[in-house]
Parts: sequence; structure tokens; C-alpha cells
Amino acid sequence: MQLSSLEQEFVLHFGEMGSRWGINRTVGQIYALLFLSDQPLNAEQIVEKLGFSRSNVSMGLKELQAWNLVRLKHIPDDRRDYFSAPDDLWEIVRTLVAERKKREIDPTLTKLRELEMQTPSNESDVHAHSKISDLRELIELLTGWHDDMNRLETERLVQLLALGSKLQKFAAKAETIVPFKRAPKELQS
Amino acid sequence: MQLSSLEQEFVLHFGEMGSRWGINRTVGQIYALLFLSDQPLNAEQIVEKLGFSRSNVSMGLKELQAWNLVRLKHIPDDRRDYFSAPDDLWEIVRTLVAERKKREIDPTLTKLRELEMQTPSNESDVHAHSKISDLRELIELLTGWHDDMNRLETERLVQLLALGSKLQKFAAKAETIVPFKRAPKELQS
DNA sequence: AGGTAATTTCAGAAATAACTGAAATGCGAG
DNA sequence: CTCGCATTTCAGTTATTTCTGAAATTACCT
Repeated sequence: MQLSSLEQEFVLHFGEMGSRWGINRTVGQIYALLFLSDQPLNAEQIVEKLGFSRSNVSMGLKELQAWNLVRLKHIPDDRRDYFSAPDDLWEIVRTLVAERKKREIDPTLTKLRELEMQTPSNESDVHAHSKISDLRELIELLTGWHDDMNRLETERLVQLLALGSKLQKFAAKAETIVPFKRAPKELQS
Repeated sequence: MQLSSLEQEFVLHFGEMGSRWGINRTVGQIYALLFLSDQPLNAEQIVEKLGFSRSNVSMGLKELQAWNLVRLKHIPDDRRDYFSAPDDLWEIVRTLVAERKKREIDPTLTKLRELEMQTPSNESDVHAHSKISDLRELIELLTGWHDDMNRLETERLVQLLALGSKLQKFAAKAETIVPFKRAPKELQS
């Protein structure tokens, strides 16, 4: 590892954090390295810097590609593959969110809808049905919101986020102008 | 497992999904069961329904308590512990988000700030520094937004989410009233 | 075609994480 | 304090995931 202590600490930290997510340590470290790096890196360079086996790096890069988190680049007269993280941080965030949604939320939504089709077979199924239905509605609200936000340009999105809860005043106003069919009704404990 | 097929499918699905998160299969299944259940359940009942060992259930419940995802209840003249998931789905979502933030984001923020303190030791550290700084800023924006949203009552929050990107119009307006550093005027429309 | 460098695959090894039963601890009632 | 039940802890086992080196594949060059 010929990394400065700054780089090394960053890389190790994201290795750790990665393993708290579904992502494994190796993949986290590779991504952290690519994120910091000024230029694209090839697999051999990653092996040198991180000390993993060549095949492990290959698998890690494959996984990052499956997540759409890296860009493949080429350098003239060099047939090795070079990889880089997108320069735009927001693009990374968008991709992360979109991919997690695809892997974790969408299949759940499908399953919930499927379960809602089933006829309740007993008393407690009736209750279960209604919980499932509430959950589906909530997820739909959230994913709908995500799709909305995703359509915005980054600048506008940042603007909205920065305003934060200040928006609630406008929301109240908007309600009176363009009344909205209300989404899920909440159960109180 | 004396569960209806509806309940069983739901529980198994969340076991699977749980393992894509940091949460393990057992914990996911226990939570799914509590979520569906009309009444609080004690550990022995969970053992019967899911077929895990008593100690595994105990550990799972402990973990759910550490995540603040379950409520401990008691029934008169019964000294066993009964557990339930909050009835209010939004409370569950808020808890999930808050706990993940606490475990995954906050330590990262601390680490990033710490790394920003270090003096760059070479050329590439200068570049690394600026990437780290960008990342820190972005995370601060997002967590700040999260804190804002968290302060809102559920009804308001749902309202805002339902409006989605429609809010951008109001954001532009808000800009003119309470000008914000970040927002160049060419973004208004 | 043959040669070579880059990358991928994959079976087994190593490392982690999950799960269990048995023993220990906690806790209220008598 | 002792008994009896509920819960937790923990050492050992089992299951899962990650990682490796060797072999296979791909792609490009002459």
C-alpha cells in the first residue's frame, strides 16, 4: 500500500462502512480509492495500492459495474481497462439510491401487491392484509416522491433540500390552490 | 410454523430482504412477524411460529430493541416480556432512518471532518482533500434536510412528499423572499 | 494461424457471521 | 433465602460469504 495516511484512512473507513451495508469491505475500499483518485486506475494499480488478489479486484470491479458506480475508460495504445468514479458526487448519490431502490424496494413492492391479491384465509389474515396494504401505500408514496425528485436537475434539487422544512408553508398554500387527493391515512397508536 | 400462507410469505420475504440490508434473516423475520401481529408476542410464541431456537430469538429481540424498532409490553399477572412493532408505520420509518443515520452517516461525518484537519502530505492529497470536503458538504446538506424533515409532523411530511417536484415552483418563489446563498437567479422559472 | 497480455471464472481455502444447547443469571413470589 | 420460570450469555458448531491461485477465456497484434 503506497498510499498517504490521508488516503489510507479514507479507504479503510469506507471499507468498514461498506461492510455495514450490503457491500463488502473490498468493494468499499476499491470504490473509495477510485473516488479519491485523480485519474482512472487499472486493475493492476488497484492491486498494488490495496494489496488484494487480482481476482478479488476483478470481482469487485465487476460488482461496481453492476451497480453502475464506475465508468470504464480507455487510454490510447493501452488495452487495459481503466476505471473511475463519476466526478459529480450527485450522480453517485442518485445512482446509489436508484440501485438500492431497484434491488430492495421494487421486489418488495411486487411481493406486497401479490400478497394483497390473495384471499384472506382466516381472521388474522384480514388484519395482516390491512397492514400490508398500508405498507404498500407508504412505499408507493416514497418511491413516487423519489421518482419526482430524480427528474429534477441537481441544482434545483439542492435548492429544495436546502430550503428544508421552510417548504411546509408553501405546501399549505399549495394545498389550497391545487387540492391534492390525500395519500395514506395513518393509524394512531 | 403455524402461519397462514399469507403471513408466511410476508415473513419469508422480509427475511430475505433483511439479509440484503445489514440486518440478518432471523431478525427480519421476527420483525415481519411482529409487524403483522395484532397483539404483542412473547419470545416463546415467536419460537413456535418461526422455529428458531430460543436463544436466537432472544438475540434477535435484543437487536431489535437496540434499533428501537420494538416496544416492550407487559400483560397483568404474566411476567414474560411481550413485544410489538409500533402501530404507526411512519414511526417505524423515522426510526429506521434515524438509526441508520446514527450508525452509518454520523461516524463517517466525524471521520471526514477529522481527515480535513490533516495537512496534505503530497500533491495527490490536495486533490483528495477537496473530494473529501465536497463529500462532507453533501452529507451535511442531506443530514440537515433530514433533521428538518424529522421535525415535521407526519401529516405535513406526507403532504410535502405528495407534492413532490411541484414544490420546485414554490422554491423559486421562496428564493425571492428569503434569498439563499446557493441559488443563482437563472434557475428560477 | 500462433503469441501474448488482460481479464474472468471457479473450486477450494480462509474468514465471518449466524445459530444452537447448555449453563448462568435475573427476578418476583412465597 | 429458595424455588421456579424467563431471559441472557457464551463456547462450540454450522452456514455463509469472501478471497485466492490456477486455469480458462477473451481480445488484440503480427
